[in-house]
Amino acid sequence: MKSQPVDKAVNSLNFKAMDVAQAASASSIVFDTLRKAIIEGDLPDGTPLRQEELARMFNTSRIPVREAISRLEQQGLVSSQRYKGAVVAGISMEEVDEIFDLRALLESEVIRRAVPKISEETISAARVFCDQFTASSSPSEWGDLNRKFHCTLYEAAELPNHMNVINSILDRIDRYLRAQLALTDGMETASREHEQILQACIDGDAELAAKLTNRHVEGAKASLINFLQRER
Amino acid sequence: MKSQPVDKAVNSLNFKAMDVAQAASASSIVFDTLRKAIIEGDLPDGTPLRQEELARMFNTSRIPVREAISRLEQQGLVSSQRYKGAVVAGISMEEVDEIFDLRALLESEVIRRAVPKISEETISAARVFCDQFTASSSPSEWGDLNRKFHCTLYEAAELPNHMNVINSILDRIDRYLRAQLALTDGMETASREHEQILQACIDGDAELAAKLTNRHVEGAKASLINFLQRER
DNA sequence: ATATTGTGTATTGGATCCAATCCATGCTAG
DNA sequence: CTAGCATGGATTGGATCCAATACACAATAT
Repeated sequence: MKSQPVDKAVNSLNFKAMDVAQAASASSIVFDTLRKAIIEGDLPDGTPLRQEELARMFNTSRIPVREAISRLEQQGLVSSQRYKGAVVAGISMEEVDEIFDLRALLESEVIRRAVPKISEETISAARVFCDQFTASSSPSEWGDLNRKFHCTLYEAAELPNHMNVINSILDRIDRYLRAQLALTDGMETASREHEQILQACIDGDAELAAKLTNRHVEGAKASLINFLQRER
Repeated sequence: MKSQPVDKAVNSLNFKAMDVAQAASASSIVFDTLRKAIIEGDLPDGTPLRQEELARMFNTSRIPVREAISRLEQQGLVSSQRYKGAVVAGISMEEVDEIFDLRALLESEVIRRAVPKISEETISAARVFCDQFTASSSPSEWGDLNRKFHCTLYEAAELPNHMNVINSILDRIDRYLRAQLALTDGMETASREHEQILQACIDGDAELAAKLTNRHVEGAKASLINFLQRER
């Protein structure tokens, strides 16, 4: 009877960190962390994800780890076989080819529908990411900034389901995109094309923005496939 | 030492059912069954999915049930809140609008790329589904046959990742598509349009097939939205 | 009477334990 | 020496148990 109010008082003190959002579940933390690690290439293709090992890392039991792996598999980021475990899913040349086409199709359509709705704030936000991208000399940032630039513009279309699909497929190829940007002229051409796309958005030319985005993606695909073929 | 060969012999006898594929895991069975039930509308929007109840139904513990629900949520078929449970996810009017646009975009592109690669076998398989669809008087079959007809043609494009996306979004709206087909002239117009699409495929006219598919989907959207608006 | 607070129950999230399966290693038979 | 098989450790899948949370309902105070 007496100790309870004290607990409440204590709880009400550290509200800054928690705000309204309750603490994330263990499985979500594992999911988010692994997803990020895979996207950024910290876990190369084929890396086995052992449940007990991960459970130790996150100080949990294997249950949340399994749920996280299950979700990652549903998203195509890992592939797992019954009783044999899960590995980070790689991607074949044919899949790169197909997925970049899918990107080109979706992203050009989304930017087309975004342009008429783009606000000043969106433009300036995209401008910031665009400049940061061009200026950054840290390859580890390129992937993030590139994605933020594009997605900032896309968000204006207010098509959350399109974005879910785009984000899902971006997750699967982000590692390769990063590699492509690191190529000799990857950054350079990307920067130039971003500038053109942004200008088309400012001019309100939806068709041009769509066409440029399409070329941007298809160009990245060609460059990446070229790179991958020489690699092997 | 003696009994082992007997076991092996017994195992080698019932290979017909198992073939190479090992028995599905419990969580996969729960996932597939719930997915089907949601798609077909057996579990209406908002139906709560209680873990213990489902566990009893499937004669398992709650663990596989939770994994299944987690995967369903990842796919957007259920929405769950921490400590509050999961419910079958409904869909708003705006989402119907957006998702049908997404379908139109993807399906018209896929059929465009499928047409040049469509074989005689594909045509005859699609023919069968098309006729069965037109002839069927059982509303419960319409959804399946409609989807099989379209997907049979799409498969010829050999774009598995495009198909994954298409199937994923079809899963989310299948219930509503079934409702739309059941409308006064839903079946009739769908049948007629299927016939036209199939003919365009036979003629090898990719652009026409794409345009017809686009109209087919957008028409279904208009009809469905009209229906939903009167409903409420 | 109403708002608030405490309490009990239902339900989910996670930990621990057990069963099923795979795989590598070593043994045996030919 | 090699092919095949048995066996044990490693790893995953599932069951059971415990903790944390939400919600309904009752009790109380103003």
